[in-house]
Amino acid sequence: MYELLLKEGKARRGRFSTVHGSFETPCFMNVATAGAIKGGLSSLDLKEVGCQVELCNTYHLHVRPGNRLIKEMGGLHKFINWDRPILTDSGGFQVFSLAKLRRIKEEGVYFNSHVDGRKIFMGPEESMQIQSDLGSTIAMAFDECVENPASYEYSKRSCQRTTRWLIRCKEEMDRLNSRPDTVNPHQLLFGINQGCTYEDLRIRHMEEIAELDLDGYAVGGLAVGEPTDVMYHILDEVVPYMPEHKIHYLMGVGTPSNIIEGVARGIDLFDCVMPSRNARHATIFTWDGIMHATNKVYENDPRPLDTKCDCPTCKNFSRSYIRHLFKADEQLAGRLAVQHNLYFYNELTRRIRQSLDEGKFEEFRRYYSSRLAQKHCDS
RNA sequence: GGAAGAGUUCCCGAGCGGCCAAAGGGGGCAGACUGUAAAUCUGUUGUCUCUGACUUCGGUGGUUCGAAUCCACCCUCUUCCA
Repeated sequence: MYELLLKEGKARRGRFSTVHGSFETPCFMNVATAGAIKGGLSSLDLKEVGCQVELCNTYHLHVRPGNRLIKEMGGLHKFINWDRPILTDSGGFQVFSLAKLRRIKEEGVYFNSHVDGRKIFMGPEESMQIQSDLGSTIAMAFDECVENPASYEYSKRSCQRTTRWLIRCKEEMDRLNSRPDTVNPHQLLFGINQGCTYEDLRIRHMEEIAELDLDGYAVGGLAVGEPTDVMYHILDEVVPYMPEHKIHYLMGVGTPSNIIEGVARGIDLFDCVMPSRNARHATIFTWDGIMHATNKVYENDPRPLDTKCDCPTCKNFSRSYIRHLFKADEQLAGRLAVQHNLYFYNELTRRIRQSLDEGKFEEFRRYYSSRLAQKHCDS
């Protein structure tokens, strides 16, 4: 359950308690799609990097190794050796990102597996069943993440279907949670707001799903190609309709400044592949902006990636060495970079919380929001 | 000593009379990445007074309106025969 501790403007400082322990918000979830952080971090590394919550993916774990297997192995927490909260995404985003391999119907979505091409059907009940087998702390509702741009008419029909799917998700989750052999009988369910970039659809949809009294509410379908100011505008419009005493999750976002701006608009929870993916591609987030670790200027630079960072990578290795590792295609390059970027994101949200606790969030936002988006500069 | 083959832009390697500043890799440089089909993808990579000009395909000379491509000689390398 979500406890709202304090507010500064629209920004919220809170705590979310679960059977797997609590986490402090605003919070960034570290993305481990297939049960591992890409780049080679284990759950042990994640603790070192300050991760509070992991995010795993229903569709991907269903395709491989299979939810049945994970249940047989004692559930996802045991399988990946992580005793803190896990949120599982429902597979709804894959409806969007695997668009060429699927067909959407009222009952659910027919996929072709991206691994071996075999036919897969996933609807609200299937998604809940899989997530129940995984036994994650928080299950996400099965939604359709509408692409951008999308027509008003399509977005409206899709939204209505997502609402019908949500009702089915809730009924199925209640049923699964009361079964005697369930992995986690206290599994929580978050609903997802859609509506593309249409304010009225967003608001109406939010009002509809708010009535269902779910464990948390997410805004989905943003940061899928629309300009950043459009995303901020939608948040300005829709967040006021999210239940005040439920956690507010902005799915798939984003850059460090997106996170600061999201918090400023009342978001509590984020997740994004950006820190891990970009790290593997040598883009490093630092307190002085964004740097490309492979750039020639770092060839003989003995300093750490981020001179203001205490992560294991920055405490032990130089830019020169890490650039070399990237150039030499050493796997360690990605691992060290991911370790840093995740530490940075977790530290970013920790400092946001601290600034809220001290009543200085606006000051923090003014200083960092644009600074973190700039190209790296040593100052 | 003789025979055959090869020398191409940073590297490997195509081209074998004009459409060639020269394919394709690699390397270099730069960029993108937002609920991860991504350790991926994109751009760029002779010089300049840059919608054009100049220099370049081992060297020198030649044939031709025109040569990296044809000819002669020379240099270097590889393989084979003595």
